[in-house]
Amino acid sequence: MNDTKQKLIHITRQMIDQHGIDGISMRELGKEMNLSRSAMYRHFKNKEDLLAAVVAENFEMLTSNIQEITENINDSRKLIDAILYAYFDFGIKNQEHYHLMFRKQWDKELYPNLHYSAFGIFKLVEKCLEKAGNLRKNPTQSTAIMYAFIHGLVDLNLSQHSETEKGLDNPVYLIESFLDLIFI
Amino acid sequence: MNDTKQKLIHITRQMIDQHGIDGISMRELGKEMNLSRSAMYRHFKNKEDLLAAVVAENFEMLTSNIQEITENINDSRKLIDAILYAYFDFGIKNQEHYHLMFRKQWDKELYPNLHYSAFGIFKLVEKCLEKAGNLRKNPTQSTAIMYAFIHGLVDLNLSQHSETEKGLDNPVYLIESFLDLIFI
DNA sequence: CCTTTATGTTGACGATGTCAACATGTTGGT
DNA sequence: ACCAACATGTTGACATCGTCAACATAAAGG
Repeated sequence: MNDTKQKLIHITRQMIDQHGIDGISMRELGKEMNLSRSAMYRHFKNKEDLLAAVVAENFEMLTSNIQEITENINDSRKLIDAILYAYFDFGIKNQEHYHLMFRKQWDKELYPNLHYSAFGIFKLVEKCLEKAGNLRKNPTQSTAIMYAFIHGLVDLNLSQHSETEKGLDNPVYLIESFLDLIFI
Repeated sequence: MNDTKQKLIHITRQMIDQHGIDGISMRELGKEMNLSRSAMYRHFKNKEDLLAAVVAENFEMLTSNIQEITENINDSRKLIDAILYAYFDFGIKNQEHYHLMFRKQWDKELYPNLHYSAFGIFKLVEKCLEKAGNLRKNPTQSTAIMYAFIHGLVDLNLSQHSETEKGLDNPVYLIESFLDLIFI
């Protein structure tokens, strides 16, 4: 029943955390589930399909993280600050999952929901910036720049291209600096 | 002799371009080279080692691209503009290679040269910003923010998380906006 | 009661990275 | 000229992997 499917997703999540994206195999997953080699194919079309389900969950988590912040902070600069940090934090704490979310090129036809989710996050942030009156660029542009910046920051930290000498390893400080540029 | 090694790198580069990172196999490479299954292991310890050699070349290419720009443009804003665009352009035109350069976590012990190269690019840009007197943040911070931004921009475009609605699909325009924020 | 559907298992296939054993050619020293 | 070391290549073999087909069984629903 649907129970196994959910458990399958859950165990996969754990395995990704423990062994990384490249460290998981369908067969190992089977063992972990006390199932045979290929029982999973009753619940998911293939490996990619299973991973997509995990990624979908991740996007939901990230979205609700940000949503929650949105509801609890009023000052627009503080709000954006909190969002950016939450985003960064999510990326660092779920690095393998973050890779899976953004590094794999998810087919838009096959997995439109993943793109909706990503777009939802973007829109959420944009809405926040629309309320802020003290931007140096219009909300859409500001959001786009911010999105590129924060994603880049996370990604460089995850790929260890963020040596101290580059000043990229102190995100709190750097996010602050960045906001100084975005806001008037 | 060293000739084969170089050719090996070259063919690998082509195969990556044509079939993507996940589309290359040592065995296929063997065929393409008119060699046996595992002749490559005389020249490279393993697959990762071979890929690292390709990545090293890529870093050199990117570095010399930027170096060249540095030498030919004086106005600091125009210079940075050109560098950012060249960087973006490189990423888009060599997307599979760009992934390989930044998405794979290259072990610092095993491949220190890759990290030196990446650091070199960073320093190159930082030097340019040091000469510019009209920054809103100090050169190191500006460089760090810029690095995150441009890497994020490239990466989002490559992973197709850059729909028109997000305003991320017009890099020339967005880079311009971004520079408006960086410079006074 | 019979038929569909859901869920599981095992056997099999082809692809892949890699190593060990073996062959051959090249080079440099005596 | 001879031999040893080394460079370079080949084939056989192995474990691992994703996936499918064939088969089993149990539940559900008419």
